[in-house]
Amino acid sequence: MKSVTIRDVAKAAGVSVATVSYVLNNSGRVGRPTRRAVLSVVRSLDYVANLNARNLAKNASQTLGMIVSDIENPFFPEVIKGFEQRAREQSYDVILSDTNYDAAVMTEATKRMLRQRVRGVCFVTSEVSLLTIRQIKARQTPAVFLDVGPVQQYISNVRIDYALGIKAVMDHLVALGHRRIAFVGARNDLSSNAIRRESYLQYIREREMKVGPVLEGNSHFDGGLAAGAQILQLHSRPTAVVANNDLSAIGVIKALQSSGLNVPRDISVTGFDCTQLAAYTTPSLTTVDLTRDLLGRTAADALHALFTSPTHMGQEYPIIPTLRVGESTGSVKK
Amino acid sequence: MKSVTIRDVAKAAGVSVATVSYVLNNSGRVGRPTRRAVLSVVRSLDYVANLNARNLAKNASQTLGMIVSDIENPFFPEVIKGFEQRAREQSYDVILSDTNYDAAVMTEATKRMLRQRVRGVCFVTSEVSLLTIRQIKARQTPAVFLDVGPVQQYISNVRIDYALGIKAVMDHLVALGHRRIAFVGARNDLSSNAIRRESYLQYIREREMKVGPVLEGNSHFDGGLAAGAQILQLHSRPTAVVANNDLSAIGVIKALQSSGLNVPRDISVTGFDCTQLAAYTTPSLTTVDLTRDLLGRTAADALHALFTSPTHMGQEYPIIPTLRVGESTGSVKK
DNA sequence: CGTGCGGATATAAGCGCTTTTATACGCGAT
DNA sequence: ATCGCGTATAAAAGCGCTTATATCCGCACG
Repeated sequence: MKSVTIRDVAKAAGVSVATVSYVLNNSGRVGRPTRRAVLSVVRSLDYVANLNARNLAKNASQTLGMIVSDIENPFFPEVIKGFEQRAREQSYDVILSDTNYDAAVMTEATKRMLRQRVRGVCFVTSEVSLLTIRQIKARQTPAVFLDVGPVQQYISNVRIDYALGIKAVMDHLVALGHRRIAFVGARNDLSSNAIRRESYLQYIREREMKVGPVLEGNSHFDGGLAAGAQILQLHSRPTAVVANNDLSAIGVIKALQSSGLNVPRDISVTGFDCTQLAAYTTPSLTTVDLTRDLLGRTAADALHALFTSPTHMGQEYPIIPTLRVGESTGSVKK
Repeated sequence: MKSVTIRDVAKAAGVSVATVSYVLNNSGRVGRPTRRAVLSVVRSLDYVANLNARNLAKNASQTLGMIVSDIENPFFPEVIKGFEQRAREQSYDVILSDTNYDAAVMTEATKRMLRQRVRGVCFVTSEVSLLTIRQIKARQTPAVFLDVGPVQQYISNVRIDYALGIKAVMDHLVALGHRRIAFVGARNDLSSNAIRRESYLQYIREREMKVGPVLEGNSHFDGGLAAGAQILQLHSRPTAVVANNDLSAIGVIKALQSSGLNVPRDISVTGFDCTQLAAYTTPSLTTVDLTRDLLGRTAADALHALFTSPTHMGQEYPIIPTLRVGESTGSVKK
């Protein structure tokens, strides 16, 4: 484990460590011949800079932290990729942590990031606690949150306009002639689910439509399955079901199909999030694209903006979702 | 961004920095009263240790690197989680990087890990290059690879027994009466796909069965779709299709279904990998569980073993897959 | 021929921690 | 009282880098 240090490089190149450092940091101070000599030694010695030392000396890192709830949930990977790519484009490194929806784990993860002295952190989780915010603010580490939390100094926010997404789905269904539209959501849950449900209710109210049954669907496949089973029991069945996410929708569809119903002929179902799953199912899903990739990129940009702004004041970044029409919705049966 | 340092803590607690450091590192050298006093100051000052400084001083980190091909591919997240969990249990941190199947990105990612002075790296990718191995060996950083590459000093290997997985699927199908079994794979591709195909062929040969058509399926949904379309064209259609992964299988099924065939009544289809998708589709997939979670955990253990072994000699860790029977396979039609 | 100047390189002082080594102190044995 | 010893704490030397400052050198100029 004997490391090649900058000193070894300096010695081999017959220059001082300062010169090597200047070369490595592209300060224009070093003359071309020296520069080339140094670089060639760096290569021949397989020198790998020690980031710990560099960050310590600079008292600054080029690393961004990202904390997500659950990389197994198909919502996250694309966000992560967008973030990572954009970060790389701005030549930041990214370190990632997964909280497993657990606030304690989240606190730990945040602490790790702070110990690492990341330049900033992006939280794509709903289990954000006040403690987390306190930690962040105490160290004045810039942060970006998704959906939740306030905008303030050092803290920006990327906010998805869920209401618009729900509206798009509802408009689509109404245009297809649906009037009795059920909703499958997750009850006293994460804020974004609350917003979806609320948006649905509001849409109904504004148009003085009848509120289709609102069912409990926990945002997972099994929740959808259960909700689907409930729908089958209803004596006056809705002609369409709006699920709060793709997984729920797939569960609902599966339940309906296994009792012989055809989607969308007998009943239309919509998802939300536009995960990969949406394309793979039969029928493919009509869903709402949250442009997760863009979301990740925006978050990275937001962080960068926070670093470079003189006041370090946060901002809000709205994300506008779009409807993706698939095979799971159709005209209401006559 | 003014940091609270160990010196501030020492001053506030009226002790020396050495004492604070001893407290923080749980060396038993510090007496109880002092210890408590220090800890209380740490808390009240919101002191967060600087890992860069610590790692530099210790010339060792507690961070493991993990490099994967593509977190959007449902194969990876579970592996990552298993790895991360086990790592955490052994009190390592994990930093993750995604190569996007790109060898150049992979090289960069590896370099980043080395710069960070990770304690060890786990590669869950197929685009491993000799260059990567060189980098790793040059710094004598312990590494674990999945499937590919040699076992040697500082390098262990977690190897999935794909042949066994294919055998399980084939046995299952044969038991259901199938004799004409097609294979959908990816041609001159990653080694693991080659192994799957080879295992299929060998199975057929050993039992002197007829080789069902072997189709090109690129391991993605669209590849499966295309392969499915081809199968429909065959004048003597196979009674079962073995796909090299779940995504392919789902594509095949989708293609078959859209031309009115029923799976499994008209034709059985199997996947491979047992991704979440397998449960969500209609019909749910008969597939092979690679126990990805275990795989990740094993990799973390392998790394740990590499650190602690006096010789640092690598080992091979076999992973035994298991068959998961779903709804996509059935008895051959009379 | 001395002077001043600017570009190239070197010196050295940290960055925040760990850890070896030193010091201080109390206490029982001599 | 003296010594030795073990325990608790402090002093100080790095870890590998960056960067402010110093030094050197060649050259145009008066």
